[in-house]
Amino acid sequence: MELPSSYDPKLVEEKWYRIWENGSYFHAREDDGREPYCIVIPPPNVTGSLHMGHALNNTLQDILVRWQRMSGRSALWMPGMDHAGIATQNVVERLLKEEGKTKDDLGRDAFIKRVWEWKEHSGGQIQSQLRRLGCSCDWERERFTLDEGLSRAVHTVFATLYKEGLIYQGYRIINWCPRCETALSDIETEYQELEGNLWHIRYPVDGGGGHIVVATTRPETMLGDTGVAVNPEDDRYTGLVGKTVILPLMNRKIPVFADDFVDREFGTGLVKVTPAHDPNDFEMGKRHGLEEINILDKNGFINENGGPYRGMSRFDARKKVIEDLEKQGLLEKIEKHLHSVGHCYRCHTIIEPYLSKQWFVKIKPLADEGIRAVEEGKIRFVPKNWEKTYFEWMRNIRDWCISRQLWWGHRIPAFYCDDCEHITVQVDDPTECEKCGSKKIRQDNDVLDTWFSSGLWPFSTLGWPEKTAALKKYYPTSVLVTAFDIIFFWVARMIMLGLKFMDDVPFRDVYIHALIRDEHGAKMSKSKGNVIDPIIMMDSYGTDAFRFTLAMLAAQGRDIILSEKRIEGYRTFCNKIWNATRFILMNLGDSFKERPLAVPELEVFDRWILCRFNETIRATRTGFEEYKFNDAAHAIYTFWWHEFCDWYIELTKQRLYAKEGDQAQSSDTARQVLFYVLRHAIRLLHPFMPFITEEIWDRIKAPGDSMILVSEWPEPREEFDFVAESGETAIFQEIVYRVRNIRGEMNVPPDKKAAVIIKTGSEKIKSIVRREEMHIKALAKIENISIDEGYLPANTDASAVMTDLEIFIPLKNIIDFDRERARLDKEIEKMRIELERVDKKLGNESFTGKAPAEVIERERAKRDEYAVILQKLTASRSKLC
RNA sequence: GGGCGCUUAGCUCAGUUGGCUAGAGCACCUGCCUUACAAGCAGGGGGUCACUGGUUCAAGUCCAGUAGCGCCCA
Repeated sequence: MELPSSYDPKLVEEKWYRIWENGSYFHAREDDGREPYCIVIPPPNVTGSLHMGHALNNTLQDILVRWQRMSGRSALWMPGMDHAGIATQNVVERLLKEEGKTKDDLGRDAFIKRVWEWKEHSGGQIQSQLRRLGCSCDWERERFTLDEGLSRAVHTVFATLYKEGLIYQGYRIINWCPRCETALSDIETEYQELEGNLWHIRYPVDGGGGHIVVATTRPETMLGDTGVAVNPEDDRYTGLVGKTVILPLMNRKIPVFADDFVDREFGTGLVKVTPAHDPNDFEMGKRHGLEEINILDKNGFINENGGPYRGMSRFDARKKVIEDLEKQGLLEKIEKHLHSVGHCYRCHTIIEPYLSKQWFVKIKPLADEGIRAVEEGKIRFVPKNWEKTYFEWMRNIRDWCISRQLWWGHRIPAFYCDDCEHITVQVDDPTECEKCGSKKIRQDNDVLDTWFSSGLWPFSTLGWPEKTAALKKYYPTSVLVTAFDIIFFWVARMIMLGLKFMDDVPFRDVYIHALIRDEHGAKMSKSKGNVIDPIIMMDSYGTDAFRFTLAMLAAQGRDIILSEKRIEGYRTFCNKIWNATRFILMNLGDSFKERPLAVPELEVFDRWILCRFNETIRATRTGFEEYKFNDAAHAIYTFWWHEFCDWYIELTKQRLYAKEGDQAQSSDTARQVLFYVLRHAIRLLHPFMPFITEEIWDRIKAPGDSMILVSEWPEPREEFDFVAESGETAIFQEIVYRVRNIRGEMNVPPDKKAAVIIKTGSEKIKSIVRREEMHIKALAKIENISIDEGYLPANTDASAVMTDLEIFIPLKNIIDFDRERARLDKEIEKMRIELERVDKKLGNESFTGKAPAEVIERERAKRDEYAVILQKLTASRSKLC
């Protein structure tokens, strides 16, 4: 039954995961009659591999799910992946490029086939990495956003929203990525402050009369200018409105007009207007009936509308335009200018505002419901302050551009009729135009935004639009666990679509956890090279240590700064648990048989540890309930290490090793309590550390027991709330600590067995000391202990003062007077300061007049206590002079 | 420009509704290879809670302002 002297995660992790998964232990059954608990995983990209963010996110979910499963709920953790339109298409296109091909060489169908092949062979690495992390996902239910069922959900939602007028086509400025060749939604554009220039360009006034000067950050777009605008209030230019100017390089006559939108402070107060390449200009163009001239192709090169610049990239065109203007003497000046520029969130290419026809979701009506659900408390954000962010965005939300010019994804189920131009939108692909019956119909070439399908995730994965038993049982799900960066992308959209199609919220709680940064506080990114690879951490320190570290650091409302040191520290905690188990198993003896604990047989320290264990269960449970994982982890850590190992196990040694026959009962009880605490505390820990706990459980479980992951999570037992014994134990611990303190400070070597005299008038303390003499001796490493109420200390005694109690240690030959003086002086000073503070408080009439009686009483008691201690300390000190 | 957040020990962080001598881990110092564990045990040092002012009997905690840092949105 003996364990190796240190814990080796490599020997156990893979084994247990395989047994769990093969035994269907993670599978939730909708017909089990238990109360449901459900979490849907934030689906990782099929292209993704496990990074720290995933590791944290999934560790926390697994902790919740394992805890709920052990607490008797029908716990379903729904796993799956996201097809990640842009990212995946990029990956496969890159592979094709290595073969010297493009997607157009293959054609749409062959390309999509190729992507599926890639997915089968190289995609979804993260799924095995989640297994490595110990995630207890119900893999039998795993879903992918492009699955048949989920696709049907997507079609159903699209068709419904279209018929209700909530999906429409529009011709407007959208964010275009020239590299990915697709439209993006507003939130897929990331803004970065870039240092650029403000170019001041002269536009000659038509019919002579000099020129005006416009300022722009994007001179190349002037090729598409169709007007110049000025603020109507701007009296610098009152005479100018209504005139025309000649657009340089293009020699086009364009009007000067007035519009409120123009900021008089910006540049010269005159702005060039390019309706096809700027959202604000587009709006102004609409108001003033300007022509929209698109000068770019889909790759960001100047098209036929750009005259001599045709074929240049937008960046080359800028250089050439500036060069030409300069040659013509039309460049007035260049100023440095800081401005924010949109970048593609997938490939970081600079976004081009681009005029095109796209599909949109009219979002306001959906958003209103989404706002109400949170306002009414049907959904709770934890921590609560994220609600503000959510409201802020939802209240300023703009229509959602959902079409993407990609091939990989859900193709938009809209069919155009060549004969009557009607658009047929149905759940099932139509064979003819629903209006004129023509067979000449063509499906829209675009696909939907990936987030459109992941927005349905909480119900599409449970079988919707079918009315499945799983959907009935597990929707609404219990909690969504995610980081704040996808509140807009994903959380808000799930809420809106869930409310719309399920008439109920998709989840009750949204727990927003931290972002992980490196040890210098910088965001981890591959380009910075500061990533810590979770797999390497698990290899080096074990999965359990890694998970426990993440839980310990997951305090609410703050980013996590992770350093490897920290993980190393919790590896020692694993080892501590391992060795505590080892100790217990070594000392149970062959004939050990577990039996229920009978209260009368329990000794004071047995009662204390059981009481502490009750408190630990409560603290852990509260931590889980409030998503304060660090509190829960900390409670368990302190209990295991500093209470169970440091004190209780040490205390049992005297009982276990005792030779005398009359200790038999005591020693037997100690064995029972050790085993009881081990059996229960290991289960308390299981949600954090699934592997080591299963391994230990396997060595201690009873014949009829199942695996630990389906065992019962401990409940506090009120009959173990031994408050009085806990108080006595505190006094005992204080005595041991005081003696150790003297030994440590005075440098008394351990082989110098000292004697201790306890001077006290308290019968309670006397009885504790008498009863626990053996334990005090052992833990404080002393030879003899005596109680002497009238003891007159010698001037060679070291001393310590507690409430109602003084401790003396005669150190005739070993005392170092200087040390002892210094030690006492330090104590005296500390006590003097405290006494002064309390005195001052009690002397303040407004305090005694206004503070609650209870607080005042506490202060008075403190005062009396401090005064006595100070007086005794001073007496001891004066003896040493 | 609008919004949110942070600043507590050398480092990384806890600190509920204001009320024990402000805590933990790591690091550091001292002494110990004590038959579970040196990945260990015992002891110790270390903080003007960013700054200024206010509310209060009482402020790390509440309010206002200042400085620094970070994030989101336009």
